[in-house]
Amino acid sequence: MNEAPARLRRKPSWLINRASARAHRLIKETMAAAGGHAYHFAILAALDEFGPNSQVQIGQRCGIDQSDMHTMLNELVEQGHVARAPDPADRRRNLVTLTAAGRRRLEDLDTTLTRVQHDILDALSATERDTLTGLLTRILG
Amino acid sequence: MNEAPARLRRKPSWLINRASARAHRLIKETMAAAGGHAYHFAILAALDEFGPNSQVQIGQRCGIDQSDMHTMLNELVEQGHVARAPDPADRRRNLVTLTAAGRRRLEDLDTTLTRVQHDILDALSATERDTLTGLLTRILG
DNA sequence: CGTCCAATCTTGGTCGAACCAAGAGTATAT
DNA sequence: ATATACTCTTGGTTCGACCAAGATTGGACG
Repeated sequence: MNEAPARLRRKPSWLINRASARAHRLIKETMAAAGGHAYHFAILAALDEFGPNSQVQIGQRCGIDQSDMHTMLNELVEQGHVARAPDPADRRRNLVTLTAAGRRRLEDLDTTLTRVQHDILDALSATERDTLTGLLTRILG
Repeated sequence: MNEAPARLRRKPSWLINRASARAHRLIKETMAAAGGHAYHFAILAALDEFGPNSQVQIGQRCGIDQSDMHTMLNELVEQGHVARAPDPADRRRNLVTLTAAGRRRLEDLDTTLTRVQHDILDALSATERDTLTGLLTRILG
């Protein structure tokens, strides 16, 4: 691609969108090659950190819509990485729990995705990566 | 939304995607309210900075696909902000030129979008905004 | 108890951005 | 002259994000 107009290059929103598109594409390809989906990692991480939970609550943690959650859980159950069973304490809910295979899967995906971060942030030093992470965290706060 | 899992919060790609989603939503709403599209600004800016040009070349500048370019130009022509005429020097091409109204429109959109940047980066100081812009520019380089 | 409202899951959509492919017309090289 | 390359147009597909309605269950309150 040729150089973009200066007015555009100076807009943070444009830079963020471009960076997001590039990162998203890389992550998507990587996860597809691993037989998964970016959302899988988020869900497994939430279960690992917060314990068994209902579908909506996992969704709220990760910013995933209920209906998309449903699809993703179908896949994760299919792969044996999570178990989904009616919550005996509240039978409206499904209690989603991490299986042993799911915990291993989480670690695998974590190392894979951490590696991808390095590719994305290739041009930055370790300190700069921390700075970027900090700034992004703050604008999301 | 509840707090996201730490493993997720630490991934720059996740932060970038979230920030992009938020920014993109804001921009989209703002441009829709102004009767436009985010791409309109990019196209007008490219014409202003690089002069009349063919559709593919504008697209390469701004990272817009040919077919999307076609749609966007239909809208901009309709609004009277650009003119599209066959290039006499190469009749495969359409020469797209900025009209006087288009130049005014560009300035309007620029001030509007600059204001939106402030909303997006509300939590950051001016120096930090420059830092963020610089880091993002480098990872895109 | 019965009634009404709220929460959850499931299902089946919509919408927009990004991308891809084929065809028609035009230019260029050999 | 012919083959190749370029441009625009048209008509798609894919995917993430989002929305809505129905069925089931829980809880509140008369």
